[in-house]
Amino acid sequence: MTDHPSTGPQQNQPVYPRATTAASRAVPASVSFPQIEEQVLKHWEADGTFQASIEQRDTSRGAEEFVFYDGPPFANGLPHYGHLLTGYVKDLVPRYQTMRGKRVERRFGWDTHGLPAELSAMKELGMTDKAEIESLGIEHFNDACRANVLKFTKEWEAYVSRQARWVDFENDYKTLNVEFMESVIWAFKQLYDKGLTYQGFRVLPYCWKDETPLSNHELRMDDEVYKDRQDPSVTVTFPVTGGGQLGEQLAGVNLLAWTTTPWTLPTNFSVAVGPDVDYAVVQAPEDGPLPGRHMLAAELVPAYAKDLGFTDSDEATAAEAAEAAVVSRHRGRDLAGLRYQPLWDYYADVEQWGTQHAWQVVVEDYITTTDGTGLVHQASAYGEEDQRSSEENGIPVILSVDAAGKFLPMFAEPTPSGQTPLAEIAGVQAFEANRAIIQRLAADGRLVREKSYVHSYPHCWRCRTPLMYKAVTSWYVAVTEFKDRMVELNEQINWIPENVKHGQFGKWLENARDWSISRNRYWGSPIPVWVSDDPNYPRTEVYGSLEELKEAFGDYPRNAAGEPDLHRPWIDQLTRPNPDDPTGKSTMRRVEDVLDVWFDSGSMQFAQVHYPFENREWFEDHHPADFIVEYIGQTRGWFYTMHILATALFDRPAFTNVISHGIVLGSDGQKMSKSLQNYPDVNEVFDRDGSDAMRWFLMSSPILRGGNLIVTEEGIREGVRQVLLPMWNAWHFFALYANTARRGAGYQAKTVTSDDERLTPLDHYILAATGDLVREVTAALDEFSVAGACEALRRYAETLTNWYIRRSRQRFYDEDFTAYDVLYTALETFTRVAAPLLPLVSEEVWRGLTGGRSVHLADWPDPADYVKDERAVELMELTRRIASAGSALRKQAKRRVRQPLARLTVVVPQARALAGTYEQIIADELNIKHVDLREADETDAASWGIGQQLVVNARAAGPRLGKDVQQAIKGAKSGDWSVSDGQVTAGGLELQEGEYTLTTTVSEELTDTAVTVLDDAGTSGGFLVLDTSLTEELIAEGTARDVIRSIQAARKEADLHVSDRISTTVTASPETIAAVEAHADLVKAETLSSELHLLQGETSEETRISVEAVETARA
RNA sequence: GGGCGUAUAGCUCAGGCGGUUAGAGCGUCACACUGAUAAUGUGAAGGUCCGUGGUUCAAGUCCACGUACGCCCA
Repeated sequence: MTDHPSTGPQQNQPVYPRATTAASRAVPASVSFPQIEEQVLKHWEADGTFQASIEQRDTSRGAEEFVFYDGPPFANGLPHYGHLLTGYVKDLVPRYQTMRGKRVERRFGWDTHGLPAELSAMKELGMTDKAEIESLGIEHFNDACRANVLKFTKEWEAYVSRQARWVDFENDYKTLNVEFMESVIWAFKQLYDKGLTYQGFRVLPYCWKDETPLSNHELRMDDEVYKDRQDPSVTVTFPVTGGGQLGEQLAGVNLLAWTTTPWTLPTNFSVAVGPDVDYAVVQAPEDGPLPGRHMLAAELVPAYAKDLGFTDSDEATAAEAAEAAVVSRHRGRDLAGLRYQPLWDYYADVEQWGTQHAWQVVVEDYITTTDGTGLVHQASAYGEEDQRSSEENGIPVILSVDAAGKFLPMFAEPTPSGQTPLAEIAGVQAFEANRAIIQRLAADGRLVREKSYVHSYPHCWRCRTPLMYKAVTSWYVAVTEFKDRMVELNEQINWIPENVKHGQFGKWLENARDWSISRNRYWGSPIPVWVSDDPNYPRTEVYGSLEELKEAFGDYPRNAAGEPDLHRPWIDQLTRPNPDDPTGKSTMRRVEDVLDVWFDSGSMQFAQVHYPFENREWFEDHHPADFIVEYIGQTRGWFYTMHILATALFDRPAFTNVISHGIVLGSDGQKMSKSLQNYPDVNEVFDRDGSDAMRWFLMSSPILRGGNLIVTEEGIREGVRQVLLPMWNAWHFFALYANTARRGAGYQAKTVTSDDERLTPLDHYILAATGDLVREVTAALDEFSVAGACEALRRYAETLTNWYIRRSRQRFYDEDFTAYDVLYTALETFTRVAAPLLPLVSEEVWRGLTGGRSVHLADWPDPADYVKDERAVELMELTRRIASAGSALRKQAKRRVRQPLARLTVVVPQARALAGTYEQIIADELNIKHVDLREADETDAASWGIGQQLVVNARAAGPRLGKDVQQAIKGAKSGDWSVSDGQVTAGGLELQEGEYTLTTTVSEELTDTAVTVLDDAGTSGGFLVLDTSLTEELIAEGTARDVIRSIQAARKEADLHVSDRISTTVTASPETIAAVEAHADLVKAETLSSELHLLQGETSEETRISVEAVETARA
């Protein structure tokens, strides 16, 4: 070893790094990963590495393609951990496939339409409802939406680039582009032509704030959709007027009906009972609040006793009194057809409202007696069950509120009987009207009970308003028509984790319902349906392309700039006379709705390339995708809508491999929240630990297997410690010695193969381990087991640094170039295999090693190039096991490692095979003068204080011995057992073969000897015996080594270079000086001391060291 | 309100058909090792296996009831 590599202009350039993005050509010992990352990113940009990685895989020259679809994010905010997590996977898999020789094109996509954009724009414009949008004008509003949704694209690009995600932003797709939208309306028309869309008037979850229905899957978007809410629950009376088989008998009885939505009572048109529920009629006290007869579920009578006027008395409780007052009982199914008196007469005009069958008792299976009274109020327009039940019984669906959820003006008008009982609710939002309605009920004597009721209730996933269920006109995709096929096609999809296939996703498909796809909003792809504005001349037209529109309307829809544009309001301006109207007065107008945004994102599979108007061939070759990834919630979102459209349009799946990962949680295990500050800032992590550290942390976690992940700074640091630093340190170590070899001329290493004759067992071991690494990572990534790949890399990094390099240091001092070549080979392979998981740091190290253009342009290592050498691995693992047990022995015997010991006896099954190198490693590692290897089966264990212990196998002996087995166990534990003539007896009981095991154990303490048992696989019956006795020679050598250590510390303290020669002065006690004198050559050699001055001090004096450079490489 | 699931070390979680000394990683502490390493090695402390009752020779494991929390659905 000679000169320091990085000094002076007169020096030759060092051999390593052969290429670097750093300003100076050096491999620093302490490294800033974020800094390296920034340099590599800049280099990639200037070099065009990403493009090259795609283009070098030329399909015309036989490269296969790996098709990746990018799920479009909605970018009206900055990316968070969830986006980064998905982004890392979206990068990692394509990088791996590229190295495997595939061509992987990656286009970025932007989801741009829909309510989130509108809400954001409304907030900016200071608006709260749709009327304000209408008065501003749709054109201006949509301009605001467009600007809003593109506001963060630059920031997104910055984040995505910083996370080292290679994706094409130039050639991206946006759902607002006219090409994309044209493909979307094409899809709608396809569905329409196949009879898979229809218009319906059905009850849907409805956001009265956003004035739009939500689709079923939007209720499942996240955990905050269902939140607890307090609502009033009321019980009201409906006096029976007749009807059904029991009408005469029950006339005058009050049906007690229960509801949690008092605001739907004005549209009460039926009361439902359960067919098998028992109902009781109770005669209430005449002096109570509700004299008369009342009907409710028999088992709920006690619960209502007090409301009905029963009181506790000396004889009986109120509940008992109420039970006693039951006058008759009836099965629910017998109550069908009973008619009752409505609460109010707003809908009494049968001609006008079609209510001839209203106000009757219907029988429904869904009725239970767990809440309320067992009789449930039904409003046909405000519940799915209510609507179905009502339609089956000929009861109309009538709305009492407008699009904003406010009661219609008709409530202020007089009813047919000339009353205005609910005048004050007209124009009031439904939930707000509850109070007034309840007061009216109380005033009219119809209110039995009011209670507040806390239940979990759905809220709008965007604006967090509590939803209402309400009948609305909506377009549907008839998913139920082809859901069986969707279930079949799901079988062709490989899900990670696999349980999602038949679990979360499979179950969802089996219960799929028709998809409500229209939204009564502004910013979205249009529903391309035109209808006649005169119901007397009905006609419906559907258009699936710009050309069809031009043909029908004379021109494309054009925006203010004159460009074809399918957005509102331009598309709404296309009208034409209704051809089916001979009067020529009616006009074809577009239905105002826009499409659910999920229709857009589900369409990306074809719309991103403007299929079928362009790229027909491309599409056929690139559908389905080989791989997509998003979070698990998308089983109800993007995964689902992609699957619907692929099934309906192409009869095949949209993707064949999919990772559905878990959710990233804050450091306290809660959902990440800006206000709680429960997660490390993304940019801080990038700046302090780097993108590769974050990637490693996320990718090595169980989150890709569906579990959730808690983000902590410690977790991120751990990855740095386990993999990034070992990789860098190994590289630095290699470069340091390769550069200083041959007195500074340096040595350029080359790849070795395992048949090289120069290789030592240690070399064979690391090369075999390298081959295993390649095989393991390849297998793991082939099945998308990213965490498995990380685990293999982590273990390998440990082996490489803490075993191979540590045990090979002397060979590097000695310039044994075989070791250089082996380390080069190991590192070069390691960095290639790590490249998808640590793309930035691997790049810097790999280029430094090879001088190549980019590790990401390199081919994935071929496992066949790495010979499998199980023997080399097995023997070295055994050696490591012995070294580890030996360390524990030293600890137990209180003999520090620097203190040499005379002898270690190693008794193991394959002791002979360890002779030579392995033996030497054990001696070095444990600082032992002589290692004595002995075969386990040829050694008398007892003479080393090794005995046997009996363990009763309770599982085998228990069934035979029954209760007695406890006695045998006790005997075995207390030593009350024996073996004679092969018969084992424990606790006085004879045990049979298989009912016990004999294990080796240390049974006897010997002086000057420490013994431990080795009993793993491969070492069974083995043990170690350490001679702990100390001679004066050994103590002296130990002392000398302590002094060496002190001198080394002093060298470091003095900031000397590794190769500096020094003059050393040691002042110490006479014993210490004597010990150093005896080992002067060793001390001088180890510490590069040209001169060694020994000064004898007082007996008790502490050792003092001073060092001074006498020959140095540095100026 | 219904259905499902979970409860084990300070934290995150493993613990096939019940088998007698309940494990891992991280964290904590001690010691050792270190001229590539920001590391590393060895060990220690830390447990009412949610509670109560039951089945059994034997229960963290099976059963019943209860408690707490989570998810899905009305």
